[in-house]
Amino acid sequence: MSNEAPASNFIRHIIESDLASGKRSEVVTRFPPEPNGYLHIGHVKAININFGLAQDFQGNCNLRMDDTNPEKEEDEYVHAIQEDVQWLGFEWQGETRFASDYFQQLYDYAEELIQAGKAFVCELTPEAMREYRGDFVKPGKDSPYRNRSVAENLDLFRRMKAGEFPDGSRTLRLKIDMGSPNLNLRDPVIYRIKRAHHHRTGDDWCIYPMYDYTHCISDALEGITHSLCSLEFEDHRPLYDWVLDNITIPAHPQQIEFSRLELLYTITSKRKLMQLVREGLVSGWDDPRMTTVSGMRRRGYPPAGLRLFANRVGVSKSENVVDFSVLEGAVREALEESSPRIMAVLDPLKVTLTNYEEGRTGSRTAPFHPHHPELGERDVPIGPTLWVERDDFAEEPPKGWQRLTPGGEVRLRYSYVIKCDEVVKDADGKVIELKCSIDHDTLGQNPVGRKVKGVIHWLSEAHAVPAEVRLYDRLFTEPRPDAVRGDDGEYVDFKQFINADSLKAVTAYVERVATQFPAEARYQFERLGYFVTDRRDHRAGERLVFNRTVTLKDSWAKEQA
RNA sequence: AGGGGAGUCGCCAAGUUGGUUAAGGCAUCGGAUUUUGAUUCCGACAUUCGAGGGUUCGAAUCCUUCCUCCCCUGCCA
Repeated sequence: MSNEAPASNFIRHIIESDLASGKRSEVVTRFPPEPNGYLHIGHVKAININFGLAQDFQGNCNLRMDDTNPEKEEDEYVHAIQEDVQWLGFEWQGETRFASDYFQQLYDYAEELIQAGKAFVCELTPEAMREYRGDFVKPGKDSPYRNRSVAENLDLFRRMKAGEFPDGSRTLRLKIDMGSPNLNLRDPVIYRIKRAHHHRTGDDWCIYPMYDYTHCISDALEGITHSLCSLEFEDHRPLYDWVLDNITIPAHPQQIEFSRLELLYTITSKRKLMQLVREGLVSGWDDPRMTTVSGMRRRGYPPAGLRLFANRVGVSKSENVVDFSVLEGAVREALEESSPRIMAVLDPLKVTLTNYEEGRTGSRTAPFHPHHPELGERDVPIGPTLWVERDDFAEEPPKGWQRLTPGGEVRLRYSYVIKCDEVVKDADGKVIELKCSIDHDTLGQNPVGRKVKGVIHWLSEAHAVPAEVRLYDRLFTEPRPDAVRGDDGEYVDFKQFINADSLKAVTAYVERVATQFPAEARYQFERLGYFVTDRRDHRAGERLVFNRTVTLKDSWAKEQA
């Protein structure tokens, strides 16, 4: 499973042929997030591609913070990103890199471009620059500052760096082609003046390089061979190549673009995730309903499940629209193998065993995993009073019902077959108790002469312990919450589609062993789903808090719907 | 003067130098096993590759016309 052969994809083909032809002798990739927010499921795909490819070709992958915009970047995000990547199971080569580590080199290359007459200091205002840029059908016009002398440009650029000019008053631009049909090539800005405190370089600089200029040079300085990014940078590739072709830098990584992941019923936009956090619509970046890495972690998604998912969605250049259930399926698959099981009752209904006999009625031990005896066993004690799931009883069962019903029999998982003899109701007609009798010949063996198909989970009232269980569901009710248009044709605010039932906390009963679980322990509650002890709120021996990661597949529920 | 991409089963995705029956995964539908209606196991699942024309003994793969969708006019990344 974990060693299934990597699927063929176009990037792998390029790498293989580069290696075969001798164009490259090794593979070095990088994952280059901007530390301006938390990583989400979309990044998981990119991480898996970059680190996965490096791994498969015995190469290396760097982790580089693309921190060239001090107004948005913070250390908090740097740390969160590092933690997330590690948690996902990947190891980057050497120390974490920062684009800001290259500020001096970037600056020196800029002077080199000026010396070569390939860059100039422009004094157009942002509005004027937009004007001069032209648009899709109209070519741009040369800036009036385009033909300054090398000496003047150099002097001006140095004075920009020295802080002699106000923010936004000047930029350094490349001299490429204002008539290019590719807007990115119309004399792009590569430096702007911005007096902002940088999370690493502090106030050392008041000019900061732009992405297009920084990224390709950073890649080259790190010896990246294949610079993988998403499709929207396809138009930027000519600029990526232009910069490297026009400075004296020996390396020239190849930029290759793949399509971004679009996951239905969620959002993969840092800006919008940030909005949910800031407006208090979720409890934080790691709210278990968030498809941030930290949110999914807290929800109980295992790293292996996320990696499986990323492998499953593949790599290509076509639109990549994946249903949320694919993520859940991958998570279930990883959990099925690895999670020990216990029983829990989320919505308890009391059962009194009318023929319970001390000394005669006995208990069994039960394995923690049906296919993994090495995970051990624990006692599943019985008593005269039990809790069963309210949903497992039906006074008037639908066709095909296999659970408890008046007069019907059912197997208590790892215990006896019982029969419901009497239904007790309160004044409102609500069922409050079931009186059942045990078939004492059915502990560890099938009843003779009849077949009992149904099996339900249960807990002995005297042995069960209470726990807070948080039942999570998907955060949005719409497949594409950020792509719904109203009558006026405008996009509707995605926050309108938040699922009001995405969190329900209940007090449930669990087996006593659960009191010893550490935080972040993943268990299956038999017949209910996978649950994890909450990273933040669970305290072994004190306070039990479980998050529902995902329910079990339920073909009965599907049939009923 | 517009440019750059993408269209293969419900979803993802191989295939790419034209050559037997168009991989695989997910989902779905049957059936078996099962003290989790879970898992597991078997079986089914594109005469067809966005559409039309053409080249060829032979095309998803070559030519051609057309259609649809996505991205690009930040001193964001």
